[in-house]
Amino acid sequence: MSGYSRDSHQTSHFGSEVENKFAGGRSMAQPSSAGELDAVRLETELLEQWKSENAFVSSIQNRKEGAPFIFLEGPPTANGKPGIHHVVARTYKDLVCRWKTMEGFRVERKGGWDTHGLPVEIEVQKRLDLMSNESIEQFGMDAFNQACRESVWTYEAAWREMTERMAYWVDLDNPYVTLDNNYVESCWWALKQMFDKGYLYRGHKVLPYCPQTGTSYSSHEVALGYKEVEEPSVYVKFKLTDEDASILAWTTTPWTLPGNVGLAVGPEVTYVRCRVKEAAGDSWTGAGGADVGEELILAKDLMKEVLRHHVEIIEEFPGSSLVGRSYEPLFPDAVPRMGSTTAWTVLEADWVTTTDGTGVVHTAVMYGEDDYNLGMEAGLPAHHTVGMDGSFIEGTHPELDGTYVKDCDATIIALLSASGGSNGKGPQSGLLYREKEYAHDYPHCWRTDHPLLYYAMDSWFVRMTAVKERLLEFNDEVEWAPDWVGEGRFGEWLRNVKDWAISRERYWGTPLPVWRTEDGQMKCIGSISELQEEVAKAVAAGIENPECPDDVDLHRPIVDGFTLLSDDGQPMHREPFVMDCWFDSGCASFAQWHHPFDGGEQFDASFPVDYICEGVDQTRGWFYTLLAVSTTVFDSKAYKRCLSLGLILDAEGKKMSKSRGNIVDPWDHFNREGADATRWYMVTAGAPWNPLKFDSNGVRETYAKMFLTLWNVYKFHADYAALDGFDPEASSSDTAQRPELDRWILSRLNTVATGYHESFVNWQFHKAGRDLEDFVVNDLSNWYVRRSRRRLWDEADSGDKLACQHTLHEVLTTLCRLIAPISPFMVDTIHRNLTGLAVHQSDWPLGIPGAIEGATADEWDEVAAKATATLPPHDSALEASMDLVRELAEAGRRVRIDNNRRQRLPCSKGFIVAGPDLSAFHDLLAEELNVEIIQVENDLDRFQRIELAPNFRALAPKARANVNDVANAIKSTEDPVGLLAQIDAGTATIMGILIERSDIEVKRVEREGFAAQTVEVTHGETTSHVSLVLDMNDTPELLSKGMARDITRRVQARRKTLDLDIEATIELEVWMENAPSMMAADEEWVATETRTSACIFHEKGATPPAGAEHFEVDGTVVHFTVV
RNA sequence: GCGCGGGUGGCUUAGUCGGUUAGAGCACCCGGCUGAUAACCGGGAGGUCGCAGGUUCAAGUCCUGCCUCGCGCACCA
Repeated sequence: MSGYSRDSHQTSHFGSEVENKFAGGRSMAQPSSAGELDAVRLETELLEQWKSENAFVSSIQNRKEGAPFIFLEGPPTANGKPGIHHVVARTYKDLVCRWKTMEGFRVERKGGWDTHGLPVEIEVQKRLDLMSNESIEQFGMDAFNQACRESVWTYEAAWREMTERMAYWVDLDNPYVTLDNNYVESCWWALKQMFDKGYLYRGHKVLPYCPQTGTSYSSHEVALGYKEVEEPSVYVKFKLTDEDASILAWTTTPWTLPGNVGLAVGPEVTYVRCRVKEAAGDSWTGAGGADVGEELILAKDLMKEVLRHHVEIIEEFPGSSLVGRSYEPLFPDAVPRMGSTTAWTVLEADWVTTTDGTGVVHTAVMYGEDDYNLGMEAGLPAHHTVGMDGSFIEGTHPELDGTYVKDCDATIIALLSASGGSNGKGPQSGLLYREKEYAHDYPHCWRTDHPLLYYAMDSWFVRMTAVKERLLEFNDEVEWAPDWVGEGRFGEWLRNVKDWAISRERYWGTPLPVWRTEDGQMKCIGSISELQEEVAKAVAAGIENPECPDDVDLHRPIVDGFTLLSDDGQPMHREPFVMDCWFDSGCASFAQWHHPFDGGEQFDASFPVDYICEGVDQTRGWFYTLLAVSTTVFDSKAYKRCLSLGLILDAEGKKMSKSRGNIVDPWDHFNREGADATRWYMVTAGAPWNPLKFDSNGVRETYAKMFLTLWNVYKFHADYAALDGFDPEASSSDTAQRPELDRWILSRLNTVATGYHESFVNWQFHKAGRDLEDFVVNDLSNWYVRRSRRRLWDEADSGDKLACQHTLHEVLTTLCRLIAPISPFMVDTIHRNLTGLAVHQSDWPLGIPGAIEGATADEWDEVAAKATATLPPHDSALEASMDLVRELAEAGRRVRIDNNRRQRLPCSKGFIVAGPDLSAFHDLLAEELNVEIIQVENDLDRFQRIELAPNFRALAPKARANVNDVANAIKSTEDPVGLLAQIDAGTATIMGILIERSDIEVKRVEREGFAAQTVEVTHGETTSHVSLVLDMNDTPELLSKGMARDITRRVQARRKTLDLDIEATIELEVWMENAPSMMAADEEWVATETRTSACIFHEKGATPPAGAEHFEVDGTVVHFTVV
């Protein structure tokens, strides 16, 4: 075993390897040795190299003839720090793009930034302390928007660093930016398309409104902010004008009561009029009440819920008979009658139910959607009691005017409770019947956390309801991963689609390009040149306007300054809104190319896009707005495939959020285990769409298992390859002629690669990664390399060594290519050193369909792809045999443990009983099992007996309810051999049922009394049973050999603790008591294995020196010294 | 309230058409192996597969109800 000396060159670091890589006239493909792994350094140095090589760009150029695969980046906002959850999304984006590139596709990846909208404004408002619209306007819209423009880039550097460090390959030097004039112009164009098609309209609608941000929200934004809150709800008496009775109504928003102008009842609902019989009991809490004799009207079904008094029912009647009754306004001056005849009367509405409240719905026209619609229908006065700032308007009530509505609950309750009530016309007990804390989910502002007010306001809408069917059709065409997000969640959203409220009364955003005359004529501008024309027209008609150059800034306040001219000569002013920022990103598929003004070819070739990938929280966000815009503008879907990622949770399963402070900093892992391990962990931890509990230990584990193992396999190969001057191109080794072990690992590689690819196609990246990791750790490292070590120790060039080197070369390079999309660093280093070629320039081992003439990304032509695949031959029989061999090796260890025989003590014989021919592996097995010789035993019954087991699947239909009894009879038969004979003869009957061979399984197990283990082998449909029997008898030769191995092992350990160089020689002396006598050959063997120059085995009885090492084995004490 | 997806040893998870012994990894314990790595091998302990019913000869798997977690929708009076 002279191999050790060949291990001498272990200290070279990969760093030096990179430097001298192309020096020295070595073949490009001839590997140099690897060093110890420093993953972080490897990655950062590689980043430098990629940068200097322009690796990303050249990976695309390399595929310039390939079919396009179009990826669209969902633009992040760069005004917040990136967290680990961003790394997850970017990993999935990147891996698909890298994979497709390797498959021969041309995958352009334009970066993008979302730069408009509320998040930016809020950030700036906080920083500049401009928390109201007035203060912004005082500060100056111009300066404010300038601040927004700058603020957008606050964390751009952090994003860029993260993106580069994790190796997300995307073009950040030439991104689309939503604030760019070109981008805005494309958005304008899109809006004009909608306007021309009649989809864009101006409406007056009750919308959730945030007084702090001064803006209303679309439904997808509202959905972001639901929160459970407990608030006072009130039951209020509405005193009839012509009778001494009050109608009870309930509201959870007392601030809407001054705006009350009607009461709605269900025409079919049964109401009662009842009289209070006695005073309330002590259990009454809170404000409100009623005196004995007061009469109240409410839905009969809700009396128990609502009333706290004993009452007598005076009358029952349907809601319809209440309709038209009038009542006293609660706050007489708050709302002017404005000529309405129906104000403060009872109205009917079929949506009134008796599930909550009193069956009577308080109606404040301006503060509820149903209220508003009913008010418009019934002719109620539409008058605001609340201003845009969220406080009561002057003239509502002296105690309320100017106060923020949410702060008025107590005042309103007090006013109502006063004797006679807030209007002085109520009963002595006041107009409040009862108050009750009420817990419900209420929408809050997704940026400021303030409760939203439902508020009637002017707004612009896109008529999504008009294209609902098209949305659903297009959605059906999208390949969703997972499919239930598309069918379920997204489909449900689309089926309930509402018109999209796209205008915002804000400052920083894409301005709404609609100009309007006072009498309502409108013009929508779709481009800068159109704006210039219109401005020119207006100027020609004598309307003063600022300059409108080609590069006019399309933001506020510049565009507000233009006054246009209507067809009939009236001045038109711009509607003072900006767009919902989700509209901007929804335009990305075309606005990124400045379509239709520029980039026509790029757009035509890239719409709809092939692939998008974002978190599932984008279902109502970007996934929706992309489709909404493409449907209304192009009557098309926007994307063909959408991967919807699960939420990222912390290790405890809590959502990662800024407010919780549980965001994991990706750099913690980039700087410890590296980006490879971080990415691999994220992908293999679970299905992409499942919530991912991000566990730091998991990253560590991935590093230790997957990457360290891979590196060591590589190092093992590279070190010997360098030493031997192995050049895969200069030599060859016929695969078919290689030893079984080589053909086995190559076949396994084929199997694993094929499965890996299939998993990729099915979006099962996690399964792909897990299986591959298992291959690397178990098959490659723990079996192939372990079994092959000695093959490379041989200094002489041999066919066997060459076979091993070629095999390792093939396995490693293929592995690198498979791993590269998920974790691109280490494999690039390995691939470069083994082949001279960067891995991201190389081909996907399972074929390059994108390079096939006339290919498109739509047709996953697996047949054509396979024709371009480069995988080693598959041999399932060989894989099965090796499986068995490995199981037998493990069985051997079990046998030894069961029979108390140490592993190093050889056995003379091992018998293999039954099973397929394994003669090709006998040498290997003998070594693994530490037996002198393997023998095949053909007389099965010598070591095995049979057991019968029922086959339920076959037996159940015949035996029905008796199947268990029949099964037990088969299992517990005293004479399985006899029973089997009967079955084969067709005469076996149990409980009247004829038992056939197919009803049972015959198991062979080892006989008691032998040192044996039986393993079950399944090959296709058939299972067989193979036993391993070890001969436990000792001979002096065996004992000597075993002792030699034990001594060697101890000496080697000693060498290691002495930190001796691997090729250093030692002097060894050994003293043994009660020992078997050592054979000379074994003493010789010890000396060679331990590189001993002078080896002395002392006579029995000699006394070892005091400082000698000693150990005990099977009752023998051995002393030794190493010098 | 409605919809979607989960709930399997301490943790992370696999589990095909329902088939009788629920499989791995981490951590733990014992043993082995090792000039082979942060590794590896054998064994052990640890599971009423969320709960309760039902269908069935047979249920982690199918059905019903419930509990629970996450997400989404609707929450309006």
